[in-house]
Amino acid sequence: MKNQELSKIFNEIARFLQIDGVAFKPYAYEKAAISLEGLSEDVAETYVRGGRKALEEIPGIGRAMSDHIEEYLKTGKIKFYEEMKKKLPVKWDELLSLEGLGPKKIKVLYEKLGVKNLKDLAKVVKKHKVAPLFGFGEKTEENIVQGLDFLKRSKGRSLLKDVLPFATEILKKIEKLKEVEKVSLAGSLRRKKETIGDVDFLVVSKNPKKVMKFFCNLPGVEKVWGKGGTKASVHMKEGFDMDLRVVPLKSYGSALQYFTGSQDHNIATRKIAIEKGLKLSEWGVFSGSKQIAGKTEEEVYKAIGLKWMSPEIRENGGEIEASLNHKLPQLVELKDIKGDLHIHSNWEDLKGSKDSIEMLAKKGMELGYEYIGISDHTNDLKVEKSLNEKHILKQIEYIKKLNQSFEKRGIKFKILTGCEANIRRDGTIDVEDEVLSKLDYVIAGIHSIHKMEKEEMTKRIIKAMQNKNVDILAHPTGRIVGEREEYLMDFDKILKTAYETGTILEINSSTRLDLRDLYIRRAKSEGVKMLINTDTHKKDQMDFMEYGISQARRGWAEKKDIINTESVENLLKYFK
DNA sequence: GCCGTTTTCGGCCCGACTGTTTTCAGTCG
Repeated sequence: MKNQELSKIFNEIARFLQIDGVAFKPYAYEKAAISLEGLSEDVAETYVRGGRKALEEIPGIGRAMSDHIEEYLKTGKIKFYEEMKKKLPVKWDELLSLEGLGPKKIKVLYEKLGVKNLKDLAKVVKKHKVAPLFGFGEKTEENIVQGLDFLKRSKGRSLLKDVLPFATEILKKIEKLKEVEKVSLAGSLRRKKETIGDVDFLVVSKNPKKVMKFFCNLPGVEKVWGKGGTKASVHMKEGFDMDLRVVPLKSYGSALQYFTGSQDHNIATRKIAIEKGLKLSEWGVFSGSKQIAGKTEEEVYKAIGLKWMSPEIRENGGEIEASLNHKLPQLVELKDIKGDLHIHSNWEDLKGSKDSIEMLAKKGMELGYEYIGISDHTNDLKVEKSLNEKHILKQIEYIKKLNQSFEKRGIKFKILTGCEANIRRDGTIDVEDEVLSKLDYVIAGIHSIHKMEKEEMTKRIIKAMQNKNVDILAHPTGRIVGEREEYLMDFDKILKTAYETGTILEINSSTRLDLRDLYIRRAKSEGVKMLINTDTHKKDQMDFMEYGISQARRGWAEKKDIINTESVENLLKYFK
C-alpha cells in the first residue's frame, strides 16, 4: 500500500520541520500521516477514483499534502522530501526508537559526529564522543549506551499474547498488597493492541513508597531506571519496560483515561473539553481551577458530554462521534462465544505433539462451550500428515460415534466435522466436492504460493469462496504479526464476494490476528459475517480466543457480527 | 499546513520529567 509509504514519509517530513523550529507544520504532517495509516482505501485508488478532490476529502489532507501525494504517485518521489533527506540522511525510525533521543539531538549527532544510524551511534558512544557535545553530557551518553543495549535485547514491541498473561499476574500481586486501594493496567495493553510497547500500571495508595519498593523488586526486574515519588520504571529481563504510577484517588479516573490513551483519543477528548469551556488533564476535568470530575472514567467522560467507551476503540477512529450520537457499538465479549471451529487434532499429527479429539472436546467443555469443530489439514499440505478423502470420511464416522456417546451420557456438547482445505493456485480446493459436502462445514485457506499478482490472487480467493462447499475463509489476508505482510489482493472484491456467496471470514486468534481490525470494521459495515477461531494445534491454545475477541472489539464487531456466538442449531444454518 | 455554524484568519492538547545550557529546551506519553 502506498498509504504506509506516504505515512512514513510525512512523519519524517514532520521531524525535519521540527528540527528547523517550524511551528505547527510538523503537527499537520503527523496528522496527515496518521490519517493515511488508518485509511482502508489505497490512496492510489482514491486518486484514480476522484483525483485531487478525493484526496483532499481525506481528513488532514489539504492543498499541499495532496500535491505531495500526487507527485509521489506519478514519480515515486517527493522533491520537497528528497531535498530535506539530502541535508540530513539519517535513519529516523532506527534512531528515534532509542529512549531519550529526539529529532534535535539526532541532528546534532549527525552534524557533529556523522551519525546516520544505530550502528554509527554505537561506535561514537564507545569512543566517548557524545558527552562533550553541546547540550549533551555524561548522563545522556550513559542513557544512550543503556538504550542501545536494551534495543539489542528487546528488538522493539512485544506481542500482546506474550505480555498480557505476564502483566495480569503482576497486577494480581499488586492488588493483594494491603497498601493498595485501586490498581489497573493502562496504555496499549489495556487497549489490547496487537503489539505492546511497555506495560503501564496505575495505582491508588496511601503508602506509595512501599508499593514502589515492591514493584522494583519483582522477579524479572533487571534494572530500575527511573524512580521518583510517584513513578517507577523498570526494565524486565523478558525484554520490555514496565511503569508504575501512583495517583490520588480523586484523579484516578482521569489518570486512567489519560494513561490508557490512545494519544489521538486524548487529544480529541481534550478538544471536546475546550469546546465546553473546560480543561481535561490527567488530574481531572476542570472548570477554571475547580475540579468537577476525575475519580472515575465514567464521570470524566460524562463531564465532557460523552458516554464511557471501551478502551479497545479509543483510537479517535469515530468513537467520539459515536458516543456523542449515542451510537457506540455493543462490542462482542468472550462470554458470548459458544464454540471454536478451527482446531487441529492428532489425526493430522506428524510429530506426536497434538491432542486427541476427545481431549480437545474436554477442553471445549471446560471453556463452557456448546460445541467445537475439528478442522484438520488436507491433501496438499505436506508439513502435516494431512487427511485425504478416505481419512476425512473415517473421521466423520468417528466423530459421529463420539457425539452419540455424549448424547447417551446426557452431555449437551457437540463436535462438528470440518476440515481446513487448501486453496490451490487456480482457486480450486484440494479435496473432492463429494467429500466436502459430507462435512458440517469447510474452512478453506491459502497455505502456498503467497506471492502472486494482486489480480490473480483476488481471482484465486474469489473462486474458492464461490465453491458451494466452502463456508469459511481462513486467515483471509495471510498476514502474521511482525513476520509476514498480507497478500496482494483487492479486499473490496473479496468482501463483495463473501457477502454474495455467504462465505464467513475468519478472525484468526493466533499470531496471525487475521483479519486486522480495520478489515473487521469494513466487513461489519458490508454485512459480512465473521467467526473468531483459535487455529489450535495444541489444546491449551484454545485459550487464545481472548486475543481474537480483542481483535474483533478493536474492529468494532458486535455479537451479531460473529457467528460462533450462535447456538449450534443456528450456526449450522449459516453454512452452505 | 489544516481547519471552520462561534472563524477563510488565527488558532493548533497538556503536563511532567530529565539533564544541562542553572532557567529551560528537548523528550515523552
